[in-house]
Amino acid sequence: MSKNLRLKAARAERDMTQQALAEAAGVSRQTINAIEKGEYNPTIRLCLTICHALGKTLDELFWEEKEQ
Amino acid sequence: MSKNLRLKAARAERDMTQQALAEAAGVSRQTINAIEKGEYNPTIRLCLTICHALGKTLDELFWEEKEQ
DNA sequence: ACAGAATGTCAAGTATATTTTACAAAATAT
DNA sequence: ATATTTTGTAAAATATACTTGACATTCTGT
Repeated sequence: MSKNLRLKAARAERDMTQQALAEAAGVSRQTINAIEKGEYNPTIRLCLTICHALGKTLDELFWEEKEQ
Repeated sequence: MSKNLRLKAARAERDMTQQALAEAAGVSRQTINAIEKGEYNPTIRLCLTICHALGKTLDELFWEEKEQ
């Protein structure tokens, strides 16, 4: 998995820290950090919560074309 | 969580059984069944694989408006 | 009515997402 | 320069996604 720079950018756009987004989403800061770093694979429900918190859609933040 | 009828419909549109989609996505049939029944909360990576297999986007199959 | 395929469901196990605590590095402001 | 905030990272524990196997039910065709 590669870094999620779209998430980082959307967060910046709203001037939210990882901490603030974590609180808005009800998860730990490390979870947000790990998602941005591409270190794992959140559940769709968490993705949806993050999208709602940032005013973005799944496709905007999490879509990836089939690789290869 | 509520049933994912969009997933069921997209699968029907492609004339794929749960078994066939499970194989295409590399998971068990029960996992596909549980997702359609709304019994759980797949990872984003699995959602992406399912989308690719069915030729749909995340927003088409998994988007939900904020409830409440 | 019957056979076979597809779907629904359950229980026990395994893999992995997420938490907590803690500290180090980097960025930002004073 | 130095204090403060923000971000990166790690290890151990916990919650939960997902598997396997098995059986019951519903659907589809003949």
